[in-house]
Amino acid sequence: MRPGGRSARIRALVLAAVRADLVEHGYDSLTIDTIADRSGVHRTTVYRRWRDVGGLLADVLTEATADIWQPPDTGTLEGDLSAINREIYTALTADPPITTALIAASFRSPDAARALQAFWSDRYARCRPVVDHAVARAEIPADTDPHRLLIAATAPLYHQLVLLRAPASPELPDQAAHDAAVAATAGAFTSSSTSPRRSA
Amino acid sequence: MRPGGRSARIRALVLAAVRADLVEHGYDSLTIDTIADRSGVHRTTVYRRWRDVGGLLADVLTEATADIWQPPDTGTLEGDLSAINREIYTALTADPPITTALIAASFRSPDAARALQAFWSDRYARCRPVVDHAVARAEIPADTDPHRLLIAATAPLYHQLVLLRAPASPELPDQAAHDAAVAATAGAFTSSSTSPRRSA
DNA sequence: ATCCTAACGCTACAGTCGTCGTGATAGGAG
DNA sequence: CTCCTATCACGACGACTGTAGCGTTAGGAT
Repeated sequence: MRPGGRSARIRALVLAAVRADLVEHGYDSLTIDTIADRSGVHRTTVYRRWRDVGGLLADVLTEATADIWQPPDTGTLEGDLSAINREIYTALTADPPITTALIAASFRSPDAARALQAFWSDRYARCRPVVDHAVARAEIPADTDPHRLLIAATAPLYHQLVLLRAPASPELPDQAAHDAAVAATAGAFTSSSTSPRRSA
Repeated sequence: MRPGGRSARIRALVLAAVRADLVEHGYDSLTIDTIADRSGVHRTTVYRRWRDVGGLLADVLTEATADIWQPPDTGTLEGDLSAINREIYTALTADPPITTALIAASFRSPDAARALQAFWSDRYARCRPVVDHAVARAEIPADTDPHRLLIAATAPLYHQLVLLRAPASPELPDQAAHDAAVAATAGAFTSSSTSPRRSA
């Protein structure tokens, strides 16, 4: 019943319908009813298994996410961060906007929120070697906080494209990567450099 | 009819109902019907004037936003950025979460999206003197891009609290401010320091 | 004081969402 | 091969959305 049986077939049908509808009509028209009609699976079945549109997108993400992903290794911190940011930039400006759709859905669907959280958590963890290599090359201090550096490098991209809805400009990824690399080189993300400060 | 008349009274009634319902039941249960019942204003009237929930939240924001807002002036760049970030942190962790609700709504309502965009655009523009003062004090290079610096300082907050949904930790604002200030001091956000780089 | 018009109230409607109870069926276990 | 159960199909339901038409009213203008 589980692996090769009816359930698996239904799931494949539904997820295929989601992807197909996503490329044709985008995220806004993505409704449970549409997917049910398109896949030939009944409404209530889709509701029972996926709860809402967010659940559907979450399942599409987890299915599409290759967990073989490896961070870049260009030889310099800035190069690595640039490569990461270009990948994010591509995902956020892609068509169909699956990532953006999932982000939008995450505000209404706990399933989508969890899937996104898990995805990002995994990716940031996998990027940690980028920082380690930079430390090994003595580009940045040894006590640099990897997570904080990676957040600083990538956050401007998300902020500009997702929240501020700024027009996509191709130099954005490299700029953010450069700025974060300079900051790290100057010793910004070290635990020692932030706690003693307690200005008014 | 306009300023002190019926329209203004209706608007006050509805917006008060929105705020009240927001503090009691949060964003999820915020529906047009609820607001109509609560305010005593008819459904169709609410739909006509505000279109959807996003329109309501947008109006609440514009009404609540004092356009007398001034950026901090603590005497140092890091101090100013910290003050700004603490304000953002407070807004994003506030209860009721009006800002978060508006961000969520902005993905479904053009009105909410526009209101947010206008709000942020205004705030970032008003923060520009912070960077100018830092330049005047010779803390950072004169060709520092103000917008880029401000984005870098504030983006990690939004990213962590809104998208990554990380647990709120009070040192976040100061950390991000510190890191951005160090980056700016090291000459990160200058136009000259990013264009020549074109590494593999 | 009287008109005039913008704004509101009301009813009705079609569409979507999400859930529930009931019956049918596929496919694994014995 | 037969049973047993998880899963699906079906129909119906209440709630919310968003719109349209039409009557009503408040309040500014002359």
